[in-house]
Amino acid sequence: MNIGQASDASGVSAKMIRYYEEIGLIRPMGRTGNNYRVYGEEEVHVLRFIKRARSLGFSLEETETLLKLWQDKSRESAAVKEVATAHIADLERRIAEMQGMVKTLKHLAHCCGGDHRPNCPILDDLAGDSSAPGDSSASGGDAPLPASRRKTKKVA
Amino acid sequence: MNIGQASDASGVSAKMIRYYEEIGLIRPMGRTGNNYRVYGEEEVHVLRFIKRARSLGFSLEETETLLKLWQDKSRESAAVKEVATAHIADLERRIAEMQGMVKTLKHLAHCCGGDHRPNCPILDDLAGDSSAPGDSSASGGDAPLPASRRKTKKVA
DNA sequence: TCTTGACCTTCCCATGATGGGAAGCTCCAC
DNA sequence: GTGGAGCTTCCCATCATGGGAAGGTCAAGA
Repeated sequence: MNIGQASDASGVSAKMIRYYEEIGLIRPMGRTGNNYRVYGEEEVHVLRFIKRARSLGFSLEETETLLKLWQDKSRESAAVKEVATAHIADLERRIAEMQGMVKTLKHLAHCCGGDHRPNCPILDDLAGDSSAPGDSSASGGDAPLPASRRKTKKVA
Repeated sequence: MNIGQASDASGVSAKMIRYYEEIGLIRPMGRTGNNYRVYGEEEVHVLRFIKRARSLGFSLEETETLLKLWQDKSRESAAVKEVATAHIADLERRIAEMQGMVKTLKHLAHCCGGDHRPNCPILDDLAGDSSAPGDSSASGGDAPLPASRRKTKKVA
C-alpha cells in the first residue's frame, strides 16, 4: 500500500502521515525500490487510532502516550484513565471559559438595538464604559492581577 | 508614557503592543528622540478595548473590525451586532463539539476500571474495536465522507 | 515507444497569537 | 561612571495542518 491508499484507508492525509513519521509518532515506514513508503494493515490501524484520538481532542503528545499504552500489553488501565480524565478536565475548563464569553456576549447583543443608529452597548462594554446596570460581574474576564510585578520606578 | 507603562495601564504585554503595531491593528506610535515609543491615554484606551475584545474570544481580525466600528461615529449598531452574533455562533459550535468529546470520554472513562489490569475500553474505542453496547452513536466524529475524491486506479 | 498525468519524494512557507531570548542602545539613580 | 532596568530590533518556538514548488516514478493509452 502506498501513502495515498493508506491515507484513504485511515482518513489521515498523506501530509500528516509524513509529519507523524517525522516527529516520531509513528515509526519510519519501509520503502520500495522507488523510495515510496509502504504501508500494511497494521500501520493503517495505528493511523486510525491516531485519527480517533485527535477527533476526541487529544493532543499529539497525549495521543503518543495513549498509543504507547495501547501497544504495551502490560499497561494498567489506570494510566489510560488518568490521561482521559485529565483531558476531560481540560475540555471542561475550556468549555466553561467559552460559555462565560457566550453569556456575556448574548447579554450585550440582547441589549444592542442592531439597527441603523450608532449607539451600541457592545462597543460600550469593550471600551470599558461599564454603564451596564448591575450585571457587570457577568462580563468577567480581567482577573484583578496584583497590579504589577514590575520593579520599576513607575512614574505613574 | 513608555511602552512599559502603557503595558501596565492596559494589561497588554509590551511584546503584544509592538506586534499589534506591526500588523497594523494600532497606528505606529510617535517616538521620542531616543526612539522610544510614546503613549497617551487614548492609546491605552484602545489597548484596553483590544484586551477586552480578546478576552471575549474575538480574533484579532474581528477585533480590528470592532475597533474600526468603535472609532466610526456614524456606524450602525447592526454591524456590531452582526460581528457579535457570528462570534457567538462560532463559540457555540465549538462548545458543542467539545461537549460531544466530553460526553464520549466520560462514557468511556466510566466504563474503564482504572486499575492495575490492562483491559481498557478507552483504548478499545480508539483502536476501533467498537464492542461498545449500542451507544456508539455518541462516540460520533468521522463524518462518512463520500469515500474518495481520488481519480485513481485504487487497487482497493 | 512516447506522452500524459496521477502519484510519490523532499523542502520551504504560512497560519494565529503569544512568549522567549539575544544583542545592543538609553536613561536614571547612586 | 557604573549598574541595572528598560527600550529597540531581530530571530525562533509553539501546535497541527495545509499549500505549493521542483523533480522522480509508474502505468495506461495513442
